[in-house]
Amino acid sequence: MKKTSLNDIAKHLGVSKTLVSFVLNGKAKEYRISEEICKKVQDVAQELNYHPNRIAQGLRTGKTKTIGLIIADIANPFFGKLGREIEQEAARHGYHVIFCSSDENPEKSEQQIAMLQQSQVDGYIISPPMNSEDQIRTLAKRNIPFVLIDRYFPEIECNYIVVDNFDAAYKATNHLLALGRKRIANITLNVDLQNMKARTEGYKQALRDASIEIDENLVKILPFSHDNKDVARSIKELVGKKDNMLADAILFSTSKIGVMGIECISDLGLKVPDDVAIVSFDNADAYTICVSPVTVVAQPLKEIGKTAVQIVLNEIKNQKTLLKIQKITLKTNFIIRKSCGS
Amino acid sequence: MKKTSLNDIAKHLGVSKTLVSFVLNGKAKEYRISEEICKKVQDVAQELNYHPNRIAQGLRTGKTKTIGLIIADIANPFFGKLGREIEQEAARHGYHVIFCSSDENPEKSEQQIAMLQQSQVDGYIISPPMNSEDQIRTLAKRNIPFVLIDRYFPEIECNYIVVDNFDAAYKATNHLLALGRKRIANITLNVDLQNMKARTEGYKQALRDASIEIDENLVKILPFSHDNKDVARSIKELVGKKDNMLADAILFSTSKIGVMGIECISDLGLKVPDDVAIVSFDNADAYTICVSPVTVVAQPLKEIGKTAVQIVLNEIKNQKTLLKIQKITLKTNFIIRKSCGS
DNA sequence: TATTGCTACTAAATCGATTTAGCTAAAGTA
DNA sequence: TACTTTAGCTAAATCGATTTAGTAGCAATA
Repeated sequence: MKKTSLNDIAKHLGVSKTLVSFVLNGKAKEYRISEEICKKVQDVAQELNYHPNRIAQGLRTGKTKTIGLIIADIANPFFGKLGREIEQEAARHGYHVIFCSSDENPEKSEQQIAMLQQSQVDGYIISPPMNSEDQIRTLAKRNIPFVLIDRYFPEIECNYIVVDNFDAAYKATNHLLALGRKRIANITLNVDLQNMKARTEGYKQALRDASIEIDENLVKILPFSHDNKDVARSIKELVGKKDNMLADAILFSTSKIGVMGIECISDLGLKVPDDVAIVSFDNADAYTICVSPVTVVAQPLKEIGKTAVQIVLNEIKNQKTLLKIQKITLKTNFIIRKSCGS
Repeated sequence: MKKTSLNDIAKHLGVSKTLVSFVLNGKAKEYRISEEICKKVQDVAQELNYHPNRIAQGLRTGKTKTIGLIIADIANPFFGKLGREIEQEAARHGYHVIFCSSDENPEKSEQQIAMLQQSQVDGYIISPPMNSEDQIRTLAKRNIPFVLIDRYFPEIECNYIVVDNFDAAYKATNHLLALGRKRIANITLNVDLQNMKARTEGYKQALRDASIEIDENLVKILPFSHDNKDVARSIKELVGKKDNMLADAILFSTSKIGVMGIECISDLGLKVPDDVAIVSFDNADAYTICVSPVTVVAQPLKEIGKTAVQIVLNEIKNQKTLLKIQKITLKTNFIIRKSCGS
């Protein structure tokens, strides 16, 4: 049982496929197709269970109604939730989403972009890894519809939608300061990523504004590998000596290291918030049920995802016209729980 | 700057595009293309940065090198991790994955299958929601390559790859019994899903084998909506009365309800495992850092994802031949932590 | 010399849509 | 009557690949 094509309908009725195409695309009036034939075509289409072949449409029109999504890792709940929003909004507009996890690896993302290009996706939503500036610049130069999410490159003029990481970290750090913490540490990922950098900068600025000297020993920069041992070492260095703890609070720049970190802290037999106060970026599920529910910087994932899709779709629709570049910075939502004491 | 096509290369060299196609598809020898021309074609292809248009290939060959993935919710870390494995294995074979979240809603999954069909995906990996039997049967009848994951329908003959949920729940319940728990509860989702049903069956069988009468008040079946209030009510009913607790242990059938449940338990001021012991399906991140790290039934996600992809790709490659139906049941991995005491 | 066989290629059909240009018959107008 | 207009439809090109069925030219064979 092969699929029904336009031609099948045309033959079935003894009319041209042009006519059938016109009718099924709602252009009957425009092309003065008689009501009678119009009705017949629609009936037969239904009867033969006709559904247009998107691949053929794609070849002819150059639009596949598919967008490519490149994120670090779909298994990471932060990106999972974001991906979900993107998928949902895309579906609302009849678009499909191809998911690619780059593992923060620029070679991978480059290859993924190349593959997606071969698949003729109409546009891209990208959370660009470090050292992928050239890839992004190339997309921009070729006038390919895309939008960056989560991070951006300040030196590249393009659409992006991020959160005010500096502000969020600044406020989070101030929250800790206000509760009397003096030796606040920051555990973060490779700081060459703009969003991570901004978080650490916000943290430092809050300390400066409180006239606290910045101690680089309190800033731990971990590799992307997310190796438990790296986190454990950092935690041990910061709070390992019970009688002489370097830090009395920790700001985690991502929930993935935060979750690992809290596990390490608990392994050391330390209590949150008594021994160490904690604030983390991203509102992970784990944070609501851990020993001391964690105060977090939550991102407006729904809005990020939805807006990202809208920006790309808009770019796709108006690819010829030069649209105004959209640089969107959203505010985060600070959720206070018990991990900082009170 | 338009993309380079086969024709562009052909014109550039004054040869036919047939020849170019042969060369670039490695069929030069087969069709006796001279070494000299062969080299030239390759050079020009490189020079013009040629990449085949997959859409055109797809139209001609009927293969899009894309598979459709339908799961309940990509934002759920269980499916996120599974999706990641699937994406990875698919990419290894040059395939793209379109992600669709069905929200356990059969109308949605039906629509998603329809859309994916229009997009001419080569095959499907599906975690089928309740009441989607007809959709699956239709796929099977039409000889469309697909494999079910996470759940299956016993009455439908088709490929699937699941875990031994009965055995896992049986062992988990036995673990609780062995530690002296008598009144073990089970909180699960709508039991019409085969995997959920098997979990509850395994739980009941373990009780029976221990000569413990099954108390249906200890089995709480929640709707899919995952409303916090439903979980809270169940928890309250089970362990709400401090002096007269119905249950002394809870087996959670999914990590999503488990995480919510633990939060409720902690809100009630109860201690795990002293007041209630806990075992949960699925190894959520949260479980390693919560007050009392949770003993879990972990699923072999890597194997499930990888095998699923291999089965579909195999079906795709041999679509004409009638392959043996693969019904795969994997064993789970029981990870003992602190939530059951000792 | 005619036939066959081989090498090295090409023309054209095809997949399933969209879209431009154009055609025929009837009606309206001068 | 002759010309224009309009309604209602169709042929054919096109997108970019793959693939079948050839063909031209030359050497080898009978």
